[in-house]
Amino acid sequence: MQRRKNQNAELRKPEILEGYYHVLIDEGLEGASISKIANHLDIHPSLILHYFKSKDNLKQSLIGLMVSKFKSRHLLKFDHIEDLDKRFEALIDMLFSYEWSRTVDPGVHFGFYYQSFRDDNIASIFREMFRWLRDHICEALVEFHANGIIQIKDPIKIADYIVTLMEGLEFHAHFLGHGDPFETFAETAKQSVYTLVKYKLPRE
Amino acid sequence: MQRRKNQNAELRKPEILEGYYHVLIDEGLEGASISKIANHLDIHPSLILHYFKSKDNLKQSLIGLMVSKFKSRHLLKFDHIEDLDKRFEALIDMLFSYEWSRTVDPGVHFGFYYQSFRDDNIASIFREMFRWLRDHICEALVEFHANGIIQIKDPIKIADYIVTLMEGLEFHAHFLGHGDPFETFAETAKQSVYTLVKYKLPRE
DNA sequence: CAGCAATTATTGAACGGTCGGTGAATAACT
DNA sequence: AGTTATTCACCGACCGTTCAATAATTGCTG
Repeated sequence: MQRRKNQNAELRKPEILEGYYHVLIDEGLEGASISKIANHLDIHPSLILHYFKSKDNLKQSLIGLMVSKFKSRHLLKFDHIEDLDKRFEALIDMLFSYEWSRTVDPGVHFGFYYQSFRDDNIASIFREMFRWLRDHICEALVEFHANGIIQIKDPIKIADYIVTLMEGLEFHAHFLGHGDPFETFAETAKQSVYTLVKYKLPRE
Repeated sequence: MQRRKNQNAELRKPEILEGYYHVLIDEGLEGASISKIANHLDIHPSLILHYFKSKDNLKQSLIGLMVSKFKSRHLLKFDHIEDLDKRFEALIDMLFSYEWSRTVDPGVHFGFYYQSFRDDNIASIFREMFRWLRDHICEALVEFHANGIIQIKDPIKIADYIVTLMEGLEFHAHFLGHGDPFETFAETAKQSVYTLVKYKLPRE
């Protein structure tokens, strides 16, 4: 039995959170107990409570981490694309892409959404996150509109619509996917957005 | 202390399921234990296990009940409306209505959706349910199309889209609602459907 | 740089509580 | 009398949590 090296909080805390995340994928919110997390990480259960004072705190910390990762994503930055048409398409493509939808395991994010129904703190964190995304899209839409790429009346409504459809994509993949790849339905979703903002896809 | 009357399985089982449902709303999937359900119904915990052999069976039973209620809803029958335009609008109005969205408590249905990520049985039940709805809508679309009310190419895709948007509505209400009534965003969703099927709303 | 104290990381043992579940006892109905 | 409804008394397992013991690391001091 090899003696375990000591690590400091800076290293341990993220390690535990990642362990929690993985146990969450396998066992779900109900099954992800402290001892299971400890077992998965091959450490003592008490160590988890040493760093995170309580189970609830652990949960909140993971949510915080996920949200901050979500926000710090560079995936929505397309300033490097000169052609505005192409830039707009790149944005839409990303929002309805498989890659984007899998920045977080869908089971885990679904679980936390569910938590938000009975935990006001979690609810407000997610509300804030989605509004952040909505506003980000909204700003982009206004700019594209100003440059004549698209035509919209109410940018907030459109941004709301896009975020909603983006989330719906996850739902569709899980419950209505016919074995078709993710992209099949994503195409339909994108078309509907293009129609809504009166964007003519320049077929090449 | 008044002595409790005996009831038979036919009465008790639904009673327990309803109790489970209510505890589920208050406590969530993790908190809805057998003893809490028993307490809520003012009966002995063992009685629940007498009727439903296990906790898992209880859960599956409630899901089965919810799905069957969902399917037996008369809410989607609009044959009595003669005018086909009005009938089409009535269908769309219903699908994006508050009433329809609240046939089941959103927290509860969200919880079961979450379960479906780790329980293949539950997953297939919900997949089947949503495909049933999708097909129902699909058939309606084909008929409206045949009668020249709408114009569509791929009815299944459109039906998929409508179901997805309908579910997205729930998401939107929970995470992006600005205090506006449910109907505000529902209107946007409906408009997008109308556009997609080339339906001109006859403004009166 | 040595040595020792303070701090931190990690383990260990034990807690009260609740969980789902069992099997037998009792009460009520048929 | 036999079946069914209901309660009762337990069970082992696991839950999150606490607090003390021990091992490693850090930091101060002379």
